[in-house]
Amino acid sequence: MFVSLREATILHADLDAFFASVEQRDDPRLRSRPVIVGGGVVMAASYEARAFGVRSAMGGARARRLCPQAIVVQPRFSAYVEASRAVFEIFDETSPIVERVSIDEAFLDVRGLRRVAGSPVQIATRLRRTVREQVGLTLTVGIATTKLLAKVVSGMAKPDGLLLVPPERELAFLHPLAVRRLWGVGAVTAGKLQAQGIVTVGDLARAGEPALIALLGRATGRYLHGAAYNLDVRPLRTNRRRGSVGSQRALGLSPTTADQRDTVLVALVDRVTRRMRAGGQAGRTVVLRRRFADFSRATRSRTLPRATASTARVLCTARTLLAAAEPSIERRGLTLLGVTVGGLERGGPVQLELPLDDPGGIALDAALDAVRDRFGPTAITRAALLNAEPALSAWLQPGEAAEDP
DNA sequence: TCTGGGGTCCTAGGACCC
DNA sequence: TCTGGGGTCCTAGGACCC
Repeated sequence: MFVSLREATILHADLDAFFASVEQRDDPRLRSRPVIVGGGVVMAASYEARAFGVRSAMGGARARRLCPQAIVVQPRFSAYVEASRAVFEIFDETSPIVERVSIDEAFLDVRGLRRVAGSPVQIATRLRRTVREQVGLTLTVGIATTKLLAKVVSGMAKPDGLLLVPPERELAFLHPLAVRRLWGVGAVTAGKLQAQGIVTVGDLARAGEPALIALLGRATGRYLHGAAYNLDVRPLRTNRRRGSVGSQRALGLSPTTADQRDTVLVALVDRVTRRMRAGGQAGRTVVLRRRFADFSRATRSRTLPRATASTARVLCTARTLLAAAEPSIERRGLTLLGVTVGGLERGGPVQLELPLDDPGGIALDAALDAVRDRFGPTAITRAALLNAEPALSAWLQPGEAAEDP
């Protein structure tokens, strides 16, 4: 008897039309009607609206032309975050191996759970039912041997579907599909491939790796060649942490004054550094994003000598970058401003090294400044530090010693 | 068709060090 | 005095995802 070593145990779980579904769940008047979330740009469209050709990321004006009877609602992010949290709780109860992909989708590996929880299809069936009953949302699940294929499969099974592709039928399933179905193939890559006569995944498989590398670059070429044969050995990444925190704001087409731009910049930096401090994170690279009237984009960045979450320090850097960008703003017209802080570090324990001989406590004050930079102005006081460890170095937990400001 | 806001990863050149 | 290779970090841009 032949036993396949490969077993389809990777689930890709994806909430259907997530933002729009939450709106329909919370407002009975929206049910079974075309719903568009977001006015300027479609952030999500219910399946009733999609039937008219409305898609996410589409301009609002075009969407309303396609579907004039659609109900347009403003996004309620706190409701989406709450719904997402509830669904991920169910994911975590379903399998110990969960990779969060975004607010509304995740991979679950159910390998080894057969005896306690049943087959992958049984597990997925239960998962879909639990999410529907407890959170009131429909979930689509694709099951395959790899993340890559599970994601493609869930895309084919939407909405409210469940589909498993067994190992022996993978390539038969994959090869007739359009390359655009593969995760990582966008409009640009699809265009380059089509120019070479590569339209389906099967075409991709026949093209050969060297040709794909020459066309698309080393990483994408290798990845797509492997993808065409469902060679995807990437394990699920649990406990992913963010590498950057950013905020941006569209300014509209009318020109802005330097004062107005500075006001926006202050608000952006404040939001970003607040979120960093709330997450106990500090970052080193400050990125200023701009978008211009012709929709082109540019970034300017500066890497600091050490990580910070200080509003004042990030703002100072951001202002320097913005000042340097003034000529391009004059020339091209600014329509969006953004600030991102990257190079994020965990806000774990901080080691302070202090010299034994520190007249006037100069080195000590510098060390305290560094801690406040990372964790906020109330993270530590001089008295608390000296109480904790009067010797050469001290280990400090952020927020632990924040009694007196 | 005239485009929001949040991210990730890859590429490529230059500076700098050994 | 001229020459080499390898590695890391920084910056800017681009493609892609939801």
